[in-house]
Amino acid sequence: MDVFSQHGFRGSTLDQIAKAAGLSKPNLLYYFPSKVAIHRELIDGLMQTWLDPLRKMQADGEPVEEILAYVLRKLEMAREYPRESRLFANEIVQGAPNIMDKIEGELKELVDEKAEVIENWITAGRIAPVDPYHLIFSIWATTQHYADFDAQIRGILHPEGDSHFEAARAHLDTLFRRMLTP
Amino acid sequence: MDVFSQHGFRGSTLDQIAKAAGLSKPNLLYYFPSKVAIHRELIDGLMQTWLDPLRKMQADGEPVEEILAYVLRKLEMAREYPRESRLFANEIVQGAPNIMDKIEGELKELVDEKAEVIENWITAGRIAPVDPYHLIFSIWATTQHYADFDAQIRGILHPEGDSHFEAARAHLDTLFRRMLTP
DNA sequence: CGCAGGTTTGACCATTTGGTCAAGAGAACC
DNA sequence: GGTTCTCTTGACCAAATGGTCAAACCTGCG
Repeated sequence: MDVFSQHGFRGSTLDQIAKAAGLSKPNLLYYFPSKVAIHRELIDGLMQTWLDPLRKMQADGEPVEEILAYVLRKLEMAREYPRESRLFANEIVQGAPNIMDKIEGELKELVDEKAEVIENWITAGRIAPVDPYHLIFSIWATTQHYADFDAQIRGILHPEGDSHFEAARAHLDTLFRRMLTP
Repeated sequence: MDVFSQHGFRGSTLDQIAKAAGLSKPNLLYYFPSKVAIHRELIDGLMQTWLDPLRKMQADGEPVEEILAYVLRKLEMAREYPRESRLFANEIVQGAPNIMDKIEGELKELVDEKAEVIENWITAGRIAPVDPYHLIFSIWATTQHYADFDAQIRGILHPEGDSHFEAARAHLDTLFRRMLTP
């Protein structure tokens, strides 16, 4: 995870991975059949963790709070699992060659479902009208940005550790609360 | 640009680049001394174009409209120059090894300057209070997302060509207008 | 034409890299 | 102790890759 998330698939070598795992290269290939297999395993494990917060957005909750809770959970994930976020980002930026099936399947299904939930909230006048898909994209973009573009953010803010995440939390809370409150 | 933006630095080969440029490999290396030199040249040229829209955000304009114009210009760039955006994204996700100096120099300077402009607008009560840095991060995140995560967005929306950009424009306009209107 | 400049390329090289293999440790069970 | 099964590794291989070089190919000019 360390190696792939930092260098991308092509940029990572088996030697690097083996060293990071404390194994010799042949030993690594004793547990995994190939480099792509290691990568696939990481991505597969990731997909579930990644979609979980969105799954937890319940139609029967208080709409604004449900969505806000999703935003904050996603931000928390960007802080806790930046490597996972970057692994994912690397993959998508390069055209998602290995996970397009998951995107068009599992992910699209879930997003379609939640978009309908949001649509219903709008119809019921419980949140302000928004394009549910683009709302979700905005949530992904703003939260994952803190993991994926970490290098840039640190280069500008020079924060101590993760201290800037509190300001990020407050900012995103305000941003989406204002957007959604009817 | 095609090759580097799609595969990242390590993932691109001189053969690929030469072929895309319609040159033989030795001929390519007749014009550029090395692979890194090609990459550096692309990134250098990019940096200016990239910062330009932010530079154009003028302190003496109407605050909300100035910021909104910046958002839309940035979104327009994501549509017009997705390769450039992805080249940049690839670089930052991997820790910005080649451009950290520019980020901590040129970029930070400009952002600090504009953050102060925004701060002054807030003090004058002309826009709602926000953390100017995180506002800028949100703008970068939401707009570049349409270029960097293009594969994901297309996998979910299946738009015809760039047809989804109009909805994106409307969505981001609403999002930031609500955020900023006092 | 001859020749001097820049331009283009096939062949080549050293290194890196994904992956194999046979042989050697350990552990477990008889 | 011996045997078997799992685990580990040094040595090796073929392909890919960044880069070199000498020779060939223009193109303009006297």
